Amino acid sequence: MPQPKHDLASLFNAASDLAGRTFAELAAQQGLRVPNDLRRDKGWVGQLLEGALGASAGSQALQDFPDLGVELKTIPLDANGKPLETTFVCTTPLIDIAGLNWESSNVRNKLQCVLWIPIDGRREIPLHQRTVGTAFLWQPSAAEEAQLRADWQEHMDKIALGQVEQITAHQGEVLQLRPKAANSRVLTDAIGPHGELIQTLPRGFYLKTQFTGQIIRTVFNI
DNA sequence: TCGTGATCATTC
DNA sequence: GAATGATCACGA
Repeated sequence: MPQPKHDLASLFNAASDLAGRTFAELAAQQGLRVPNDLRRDKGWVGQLLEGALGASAGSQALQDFPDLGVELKTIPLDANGKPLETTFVCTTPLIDIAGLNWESSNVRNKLQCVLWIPIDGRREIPLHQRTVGTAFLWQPSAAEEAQLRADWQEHMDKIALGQVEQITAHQGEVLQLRPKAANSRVLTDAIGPHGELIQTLPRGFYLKTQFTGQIIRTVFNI
């Protein structure tokens, strides 16, 4: 285990030092074995980096480094530096949402300061050979936050109106709503069309790849 | 069961 | 090829 990070600079330095390291190296340091692929270990790389940097929040609904107000996100890139996957932000509240607003939302809290760590997502490269990229800190610009806020508000309005089952991943410019569950049979409470309680699939907020791709391009001057 | 870490795999 | 809806693992 690394030293707990007490300030942003040492966290960022530690993350920067991971650039170029292979997943095999980082796994060995933590006594982990590298799976052959990610089919049954989808979160493995994310947890590998959490371990390497001493993230503490576990599965709580908190930022990864609550003391620093920093969220850690790995983002898999292809050979051209484009994101291969959307980025999960947090689960979506579906009930007791009357008083929620953007300022106090979990989405805003998580995205206020993100330590992005690009990783090699190319499936044709054996997992143990893939490497960590150059970490960077990001805070949404005013324009980016406005986009996030507008999408969040639109989704939450539909949920409040009992229209959660009408929301598809096509909606939202930068922030989409998609299932987030063990499988499609999982159910949770939500508001129905007439204000009653219904059972529906749990949802999560995800950043679209176009949005994260733009962040990557800006940071690396591509 | 929920929230965390996400990617898979089929469809578009 | 990109994107959506489905899925996998684990800890509390």
